Amino acid sequence: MRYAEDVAKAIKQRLTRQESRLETRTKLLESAAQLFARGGYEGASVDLIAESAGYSKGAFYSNFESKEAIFLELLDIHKRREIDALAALLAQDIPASELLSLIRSGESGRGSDFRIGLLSAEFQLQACRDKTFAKTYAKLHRTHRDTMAGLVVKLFAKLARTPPSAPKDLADIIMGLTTGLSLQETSVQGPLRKGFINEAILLVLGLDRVGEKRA
Amino acid sequence: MRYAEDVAKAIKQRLTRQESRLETRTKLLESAAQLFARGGYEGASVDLIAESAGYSKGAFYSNFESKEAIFLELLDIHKRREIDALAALLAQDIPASELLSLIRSGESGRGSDFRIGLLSAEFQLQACRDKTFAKTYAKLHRTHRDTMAGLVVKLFAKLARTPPSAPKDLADIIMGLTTGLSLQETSVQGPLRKGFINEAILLVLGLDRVGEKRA
Amino acid sequence: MRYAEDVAKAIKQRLTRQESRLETRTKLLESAAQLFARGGYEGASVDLIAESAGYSKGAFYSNFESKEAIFLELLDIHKRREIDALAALLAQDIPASELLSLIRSGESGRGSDFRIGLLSAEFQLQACRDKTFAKTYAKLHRTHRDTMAGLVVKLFAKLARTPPSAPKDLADIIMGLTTGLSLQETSVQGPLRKGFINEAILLVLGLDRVGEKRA
Amino acid sequence: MRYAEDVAKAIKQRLTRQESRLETRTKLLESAAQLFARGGYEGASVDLIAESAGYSKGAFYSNFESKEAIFLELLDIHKRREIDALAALLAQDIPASELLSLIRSGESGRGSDFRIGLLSAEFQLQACRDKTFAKTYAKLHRTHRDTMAGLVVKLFAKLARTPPSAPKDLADIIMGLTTGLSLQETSVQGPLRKGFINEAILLVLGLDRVGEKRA
DNA sequence: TATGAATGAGGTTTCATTCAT
DNA sequence: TATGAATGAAACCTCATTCAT
Repeated sequence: MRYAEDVAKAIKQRLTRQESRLETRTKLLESAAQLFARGGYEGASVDLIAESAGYSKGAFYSNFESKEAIFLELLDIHKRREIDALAALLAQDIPASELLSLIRSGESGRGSDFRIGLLSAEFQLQACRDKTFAKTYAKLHRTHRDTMAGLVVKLFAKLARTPPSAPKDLADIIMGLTTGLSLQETSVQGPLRKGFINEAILLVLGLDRVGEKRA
Repeated sequence: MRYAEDVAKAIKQRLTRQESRLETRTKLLESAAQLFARGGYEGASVDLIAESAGYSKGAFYSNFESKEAIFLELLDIHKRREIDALAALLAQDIPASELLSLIRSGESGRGSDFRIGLLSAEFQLQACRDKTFAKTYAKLHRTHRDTMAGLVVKLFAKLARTPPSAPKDLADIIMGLTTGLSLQETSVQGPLRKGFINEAILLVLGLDRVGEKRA
Repeated sequence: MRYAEDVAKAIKQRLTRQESRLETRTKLLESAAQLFARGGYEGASVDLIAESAGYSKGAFYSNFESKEAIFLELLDIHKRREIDALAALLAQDIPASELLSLIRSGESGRGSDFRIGLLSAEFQLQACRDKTFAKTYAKLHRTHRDTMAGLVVKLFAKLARTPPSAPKDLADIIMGLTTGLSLQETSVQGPLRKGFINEAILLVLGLDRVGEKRA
Repeated sequence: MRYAEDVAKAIKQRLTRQESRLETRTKLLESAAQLFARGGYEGASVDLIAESAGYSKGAFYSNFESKEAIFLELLDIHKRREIDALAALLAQDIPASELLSLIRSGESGRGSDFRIGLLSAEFQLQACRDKTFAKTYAKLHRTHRDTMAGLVVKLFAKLARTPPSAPKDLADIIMGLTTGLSLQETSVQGPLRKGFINEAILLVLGLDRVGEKRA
């Protein structure tokens, strides 16, 4: 019994520790995402990240090896999140019309409280400058692009149409468009309407009139 | 005679000075453009800009008020340059087919020895962060967008076709696409073919098959 | 019975605890000695010491009050060890010739797996800087020096010779020479032969030719 | 005349600049020497060095590439100074007796307002840990040692005596002794008399009684 | 106008130490 | 007793900017 108690306590303790550490990590990651998106890689200091997460600089370095590390981890998390969302969409058996409206109203690069489009641009900008970065980014980008291409193929199959260009190219274009327009959205801050990016994507795919015809 | 000589000399000197000042400014701007494109706003130090232009820090501050100032001036120059090019295109009476091939082979954001796409992204990223910046940028962007929209209208008129969306939106999309794909091109460094950006633009406009049909 | 058992268990446990504590202390001290010798006082972090001993930082602070404390304790241990060795030599009734050869082949500051010479220099350097340190060090040094002086007297008595200088001075010189040459040995890493330090000591004592004459 | 004036002014200006820069460098070097000697390599912060020289951190980095750089430069300067002093001694044609008294009263590692012995120990300690350091140090040490060995040879030739060991070994011993005893002198702070180090050197060389006999 | 020495705020990172578990 | 997450001071270094020359 005593032993059992000890074990239970130990497990509980370890869990609490793990949990608390995880919470710290999560908070730091969230702060970092926001600050990177707002001020860029150079614009967000470790000090600021830690402070805005409610911790000290030391806590940051106890959880991440370096500023670059948290940036890279953020990249990983957000790209993975996008990929997963797309994969989930692919996995379901959704009718074409619903797919279209999902896209039209979708979260393509917006929706979180920080602008993922900005982060993406920031990532790519860093990748232009840092070899390590570029490698990681390129790999992730390719995975993402391929998943996206798969979705494009599936979408056109359901619509019984032919894609206007190679699916991989279309995927690249969609991603570039998303980044580029997100950048515009935040910097020009004005005429860009909600849903504009999604409409632009449908335009590229030549699907901008598809929903309307039936309506 | 002496007086006349002195005056002549003074004038000459002043001209020479002005010229030399202009040369210094030009060289500094060029260096700055290259370095900002390569390393981002934070990546290019005033020292480096000055040195790589063949001057000292002092020369830099004799010609520009601050680092931000040269960045803003660069923004102005490059956006103006693009606008002028488009305006020139609009002014001429070019037949539709030629316009298309001009676009297809055009300089849309590439061709200079520094990547203007990167600079553009950098500009927009800064604009997200700095109010002064954002204002200047937004104004310039709007002018640029309108000129571009005019070109789109003219193009479709010549082709006797209807634009697939509002010309201003199309202009925004073209610009966003250019920035986004430029970013991809340099960071993913791989499958992006030369001319890909231009093809993407034609795709958005629904003009990707126009040239082919006749060929 | 139960009570007796419990007491026995408690005692055993206490012993075990004491033993385990001692083991922890010992391991930490050993790690610290190695790391201080390798990287200096500043070069060895508490984290590293603990980790390389197979414990955590917490264990370190459970056993030592501070980093300075373990350094001081190390100083104490090593100086005491040397002194004990010398005292043992003095206590025995060793013939002169044997004493000489013992010195010639001896462990004067080398032989342990970490360089005690380096540690010694490190100790003295710290002593120059820290008053607490300096006091402890000076006291220990004096004890050591006196013991060494005693050995010198005994040695010369056995050899029926007169020391070339005051025994305490000779002791100081021997100790300084040991430290200085150890430092050279590790930093210049070259021509310094094994046994060189011991030969140098005999040279100072004017005993360098003593063994040879008889051979 | 005008031209000549300008040139004169330019030269004067340049000299003033150079002079002022040199003065800064010198002051920084002096501060660094003192602080390194007092607190060791790690004990002297760049901030402290700069401040105690009356400058800002920035001034330090405008004059030295890094903390390591100034340390290495200090090493170079002081070793060179010692070597030069010895070389000067060698160059002159000084009678043996005078040489001896020069050594006895000499500046062997002391005399400057900072303890060169401590600096030397600090250098060697760093050299044990840093490869770059070790290389530079080893080279300098060898030069120094050889010069010292030359002096030893010359000295014994003048005295018509035979060195008690290989001159290079004697040189190593002299240098080690100097470092080791300097360390003792400052850390034990007490019984070490002025001139003790020099006497010890003469003892090693077997010349401790040479002056006395004649007296 | 141009130089470059100097400033000083601020950046990333390390680490001795504390303390809840 | 031992753990290790967190602290926060302090280190090295960078860089936009100023100013005497």
